[in-house]
Amino acid sequence: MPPIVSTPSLLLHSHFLLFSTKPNPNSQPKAPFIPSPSTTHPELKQLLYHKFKLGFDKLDDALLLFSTKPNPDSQPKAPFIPSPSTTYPELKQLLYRKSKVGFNKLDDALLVFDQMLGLKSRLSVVDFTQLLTALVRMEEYSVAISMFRELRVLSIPVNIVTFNTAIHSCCHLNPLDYAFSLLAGIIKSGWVPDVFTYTTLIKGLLSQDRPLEAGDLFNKLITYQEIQPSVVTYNTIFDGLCKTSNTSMALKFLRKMEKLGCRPDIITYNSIIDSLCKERRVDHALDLVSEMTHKGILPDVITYNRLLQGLCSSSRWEDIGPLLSEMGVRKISPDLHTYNILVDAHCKEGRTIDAEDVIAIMIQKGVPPDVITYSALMDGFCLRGNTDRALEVLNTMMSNGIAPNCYSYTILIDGLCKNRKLDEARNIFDKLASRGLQPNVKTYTTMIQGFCQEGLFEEAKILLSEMETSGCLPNDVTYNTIIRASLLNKRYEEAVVLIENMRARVPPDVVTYNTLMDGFCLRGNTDRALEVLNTMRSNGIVPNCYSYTILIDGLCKNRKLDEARNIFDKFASRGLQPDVITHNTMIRGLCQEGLLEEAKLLLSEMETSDCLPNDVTYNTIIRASLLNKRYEEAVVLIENMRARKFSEDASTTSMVLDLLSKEEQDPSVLAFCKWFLQ
DNA sequence: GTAGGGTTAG
Repeated sequence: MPPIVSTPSLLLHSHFLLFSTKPNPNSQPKAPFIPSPSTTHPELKQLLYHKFKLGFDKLDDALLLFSTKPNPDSQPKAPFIPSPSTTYPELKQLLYRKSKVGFNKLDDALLVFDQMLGLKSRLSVVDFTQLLTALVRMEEYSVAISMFRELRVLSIPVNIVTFNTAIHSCCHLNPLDYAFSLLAGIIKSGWVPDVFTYTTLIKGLLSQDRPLEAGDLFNKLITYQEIQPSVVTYNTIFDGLCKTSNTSMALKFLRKMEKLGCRPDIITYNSIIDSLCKERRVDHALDLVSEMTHKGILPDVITYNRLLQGLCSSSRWEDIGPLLSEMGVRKISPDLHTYNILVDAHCKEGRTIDAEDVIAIMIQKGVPPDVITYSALMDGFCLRGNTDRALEVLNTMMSNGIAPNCYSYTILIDGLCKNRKLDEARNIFDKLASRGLQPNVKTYTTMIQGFCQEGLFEEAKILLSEMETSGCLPNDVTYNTIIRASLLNKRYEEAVVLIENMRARVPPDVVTYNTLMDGFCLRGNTDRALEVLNTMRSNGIVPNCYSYTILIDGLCKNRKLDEARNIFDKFASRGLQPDVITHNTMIRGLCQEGLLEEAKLLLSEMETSDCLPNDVTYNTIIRASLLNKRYEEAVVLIENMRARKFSEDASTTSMVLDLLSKEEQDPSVLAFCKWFLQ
C-alpha cells in the first residue's frame, strides 16, 4: 500500500508550523488513537500532530499510520469546514485557498464572514479582500456587494484592491450606477483609481452594450493622462470591438495602440484574428499571423484553433491539412478545442465517419473527448436522421463518465423532433429535472418547436407557461415560434395576446429594429425605415454598422443615392467604422447609378485602409466596368483581384459568357472574352 | 488579494 504522503517529514514540519502558532485548546484532537480504514484525512492529520507531540505508544502504530489510506467517502470536499473552533492561521490559509477557487457553498462563505467579524482586529484588508474575491469566483456578485457595503458600515478598512473587486462585482449587475458611485467613493476615501479600476469599468460598459461610453471613458483617460492603459485595458476594448464585429475599427485601434506606445500581445492578436475569421476573412487573418510572428509574438494553440474554425466555416477543407502541419512544425500540439472544432466541422458536413476518426485519434493522443465532443457528434448523427446512433453516443459518453449537459439534451430533443419522434423527445425533456438539469431557453424553445411542428398547439402553450413559472424567460425566438403556430391554427386572438406579451417582456433591441428597417426598405418605404431609425435612437438603442448598411442599401435600391451617400459619409462622426459589407453596398449603389469613377475611388481608398476589399467588392466593380464597355479597365481590375487571391464569381463569369454570345462581332469584346476565358 | 482570449444546442 502506498504511503499517504511521500515526504512525511515535510508534512510533519508544515503541520507543526500551522499548529505551533496558537493552537485552539478546544480543537485538540479527540481522535482515535488507532487509525482504521474509516479514519478521515483531517483526523489522520490531527492524530499525526498529536503523536508527534506526545510520541507513539507503539512503533507499530506509527508504521500503521503511514500505510493507512484515508477513506475517500469520509473525506470532505473542502479539507475543512469553518467552525467556531477554527484557529486564526487556519482561517488565513482557508481564505487564501478559497480566493483562488471559491467556496463549495455560499453558506460556508457567509459562515467565514461571521467568524472574520469576530476576529476583525486581527485580520487585514487582504483577508477581507480575499473573501470578496472568493465570492466573485463563485459568481455571487450581489452577495459580494452586500458584504462590501457591510465592511464600509462597520468601518472595516478597505483599500483600492477591495474597491476594484467590488466594482468588478457591480459590473456583472445591471445597471452600472453603483459601479460608478464606487468610483466616486474611491476618490472620496482618498485612494486613487488605478488601471484595474478603469479596465474593469470599461469591461463593464462593453459587456452591457454601451460601447460609445466605453470609448469615451478610454479617450478621457488618455486625454487627461489619468492612467497609463495596460495591454489588458487595450485587450478589453479589442474584445468588445471584435465581439460586436467592428473588426475594421479593431484593426485601426491596433495601430493606435502601437502609436501610444503599448505593445500588443498574443491575446490582442488572437481577438482580431478570431474576428477576421468569423467574417470569413481568413487570408487577412493569416496576414496578421505573419505580422505578429515578425514582431516576435508567436501564435499559440488558440491562434491556430481560431484559424482552423475560420477555415472550417468557409469550407476551405484543402487548407486545413497544411495548417495542422504548420502547427506540428511549430511544436504546438492540438488540444481538446482543436479536436472539437474538427469533430464539429465534419459533423456539420455530414461526415460522421470522419468525425469518429478524429475522436479515435484524440483518444490515441491522450486527449479524451469531453461533453462538447460527444454533443457535436450527436448533432452530426441527428442531422443525418440517425437518432438511434445519437442515442448510442449518449450512452457511450455516460459510460465514459461524462455527464451530458443541457446542450447535449437540447441537441437530442431537437434531433428527435426533427425526425418526427416527438414522444421520445418529450420523454427526454421530462427526465431532465431528475438528472439535476434545469432546461434553459433553448431547451424549452426546442421542445415548443417540436410541439408546434406536430400541430400540438395546446401542449406548446402549456410548456410556455411552465417555462414562465419556472423563471426561465422566453425570448424572441420562443415567442415567434408560438405566434407563428397560433397564426397557422387561425387563433388570431391568442396571437394578439402573445404578441402583446412578447412586446412587454422582450424589449426590442438593435436586431429587432434592424429587421424592421430591412422590411420597410424591401417594400420600398425608406421613409418609414428612417422613422424606425429615429424611434430606435429615441428608445436609447444605438444603431450599429449593420443598421446604417441596411439603410444605405435600401436608399440605393430606391434610387436615393444622395441620401445614401450622406449616411455613408457620416459614419466616422457617429463613432462607427463602415465595414467591408457597408463599402460593398455603397459601391453597388454608385455602380448602379453609373458612377463608376466614384466607385473606383472608394475601392482604392479601401485598398489602402484597414478595411480591405473582398471578392464581392471586386466583382461588383468589374461587372460595372463591363456594363460600361470599359474592357481595358476590367482587365486591370481582374488582375488586381487575382493578385489578391480572389476570383471572379458566378455572376461575373455568366456576364462574360453572355457578352460573348451577344456581341461577338465587337473586336474589343472578343479580345476581352478571349483573355478572360483562357 | 484586483482587470483581458478559443470549442457544442433552438
